[in-house]
Amino acid sequence: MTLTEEEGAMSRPTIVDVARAAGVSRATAARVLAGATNVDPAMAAAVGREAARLGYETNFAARVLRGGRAGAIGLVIAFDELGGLSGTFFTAVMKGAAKGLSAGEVQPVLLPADHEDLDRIPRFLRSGAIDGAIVVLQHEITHLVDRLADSPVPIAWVGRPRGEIGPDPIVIDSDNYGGGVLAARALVEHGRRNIGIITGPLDMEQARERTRGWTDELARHGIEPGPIVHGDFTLDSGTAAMARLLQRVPTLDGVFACSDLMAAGAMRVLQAAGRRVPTDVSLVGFDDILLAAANDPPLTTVRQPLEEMGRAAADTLLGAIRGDDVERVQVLPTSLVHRESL
Amino acid sequence: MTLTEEEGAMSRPTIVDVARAAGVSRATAARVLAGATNVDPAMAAAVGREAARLGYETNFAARVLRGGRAGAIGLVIAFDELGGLSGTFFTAVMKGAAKGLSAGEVQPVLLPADHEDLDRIPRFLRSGAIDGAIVVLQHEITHLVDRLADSPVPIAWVGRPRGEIGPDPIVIDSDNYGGGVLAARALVEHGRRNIGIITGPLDMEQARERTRGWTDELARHGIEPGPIVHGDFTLDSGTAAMARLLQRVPTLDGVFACSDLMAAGAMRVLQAAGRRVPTDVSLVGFDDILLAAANDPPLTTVRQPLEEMGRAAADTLLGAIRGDDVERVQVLPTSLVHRESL
DNA sequence: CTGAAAGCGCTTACAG
DNA sequence: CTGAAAGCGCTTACAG
Repeated sequence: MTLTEEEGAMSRPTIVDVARAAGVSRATAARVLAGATNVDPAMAAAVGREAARLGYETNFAARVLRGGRAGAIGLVIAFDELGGLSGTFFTAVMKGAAKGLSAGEVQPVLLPADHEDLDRIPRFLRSGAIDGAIVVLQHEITHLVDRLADSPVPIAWVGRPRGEIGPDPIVIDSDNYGGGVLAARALVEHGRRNIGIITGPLDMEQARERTRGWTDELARHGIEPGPIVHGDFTLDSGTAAMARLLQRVPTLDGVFACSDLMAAGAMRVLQAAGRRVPTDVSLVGFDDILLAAANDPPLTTVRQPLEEMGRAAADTLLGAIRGDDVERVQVLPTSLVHRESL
Repeated sequence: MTLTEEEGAMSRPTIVDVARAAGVSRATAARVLAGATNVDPAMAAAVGREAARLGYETNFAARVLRGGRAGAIGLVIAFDELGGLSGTFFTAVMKGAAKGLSAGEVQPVLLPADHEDLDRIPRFLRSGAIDGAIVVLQHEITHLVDRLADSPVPIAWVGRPRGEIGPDPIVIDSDNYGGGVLAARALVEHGRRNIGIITGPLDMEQARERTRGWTDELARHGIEPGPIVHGDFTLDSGTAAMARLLQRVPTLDGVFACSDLMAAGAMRVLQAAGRRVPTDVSLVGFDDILLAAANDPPLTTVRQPLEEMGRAAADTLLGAIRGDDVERVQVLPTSLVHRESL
């Protein structure tokens, strides 16, 4: 037996089948199914009964074609994110977003963005299969930003993209500048003076803002900012960056790593070099992903409310689609989580 | 400006717009766009040019309603999987599947399965938004299996589900029995005699098969199987299970944990109890996820070819949808990866 | 080789 | 309150 035959055998009932079984017109059946109240109760009951009996389910394509909602929202995710241990930043955001969408009776649909076919995601957004999308800015995905600028479907950005993203975008961000300030202040108040920073790629607004907050706060304390090295937020890049930092400033006594993954990588290098954390060198991370608490020693870090950010992105996007008057730009607060690396 | 107005302004061109611009009929435009060759070259060129100029994209809903393919395949994933560090088993399968789907010009669409709304996924499969689904069996998802049995859309299972899943299902599995044999043999040949097993939940075929292979192989060597304790494949459950095992058999010198995560949890308990791995106790895991190599000491483990399994699921599903004659049940080999925990 | 027409399943404006 | 009808955008069997 081929699959095609199987599918044919299971062909789905339409609203016409329901209407016929209930002895009413197609229009009446549609009204009942749409929840209209101005329908004869007996008819309504019959329609409800027959729909349940037949296992009727509204045809997705027909509803969308008619001009309705697809009832699905895309969540764009870097394909590479799928392969490694580093999925935790994205997954926290994802979790919040999925909760918000589920609460709104909307199916969350994750869309892995492929390096090799940059046009697949924009094409999918144009196809009408989803009502909108949430894009979590990650380094691997920056090249997608421009291509999504003229999306026919509304997009909620988590993190503030650089460059053109159309008029009046929905942006959910955290206070990166304030986070940089918190990290610098914590290190300074701990008596650290030879402080370096491992920041992210220059083409990401998050990295620039964190660095700016850190530099400004150091200046306020009359401290010369130490060397700045760059990673790409991954653990391996933190390892490499820490090695460079140590080479340039052997007397280093404090490091601000702009992601927990980079902080974890940095810590390995410090330990391998015989520096004790936090006795010899204090280390502050950023994000507060699960790894931060699981690390040994547990990481002091600047917390971004990732799950809340995902939730806010979902709620704001759904509101905008409904036509509600929503707060299109939201900056959620960051905070310092004290653990043992400082 | 409200969002609705924005959307209206960007309304998409239809095939009628393309046909009119190219000065041909709708039918001819459709033929060109579908890649038909028996069309006047001048007309074909005009259609191609105008479609590109207008940024035409086939309307998803209309194509599906007409009876065509949605061009998307769902990948069902346990919602909880999104939150933690344990995403690696699923993500490896996912990665392979996404590659296979992309190669087949199909959009992979991840569907998080929610505990609280068990009907959302089946409903989505019934809606016609996707052409098929890949379901990776995980403990948190077992309750979904029955509800997906009468899916109108073909499903490829990764892992063999227990219970009813319709006639002639597509099942991509690994040789769990053989993997259990490999683990037992490795421990025995290393001179271990007081061997315990931390297996998975009894309602999962994988756990039963691994245990069966392990028991049979021990019997072949004339060794009485040690105590069997159960976890649910997570790290925390491995911790708890190891504590119980140690309590029951203080002289334990070997452990087979049926997932790398449980092995990692078990190792922590062993080390906390002052047992050195592998000097005092040998430990063999299962899966060969990234964590296995990253663990300290690196984990000797039974490898499942997770990415290949995902790829096979995608290729087989797409073949079945196309109507090809495919190998509907595939069991991929497991192998022992020697590292340092044995 | 090309075009006019039917129909996929749904919802809603319109007529009664 | 209810039903007949139009139309969303597409593809393909049919007629020329």
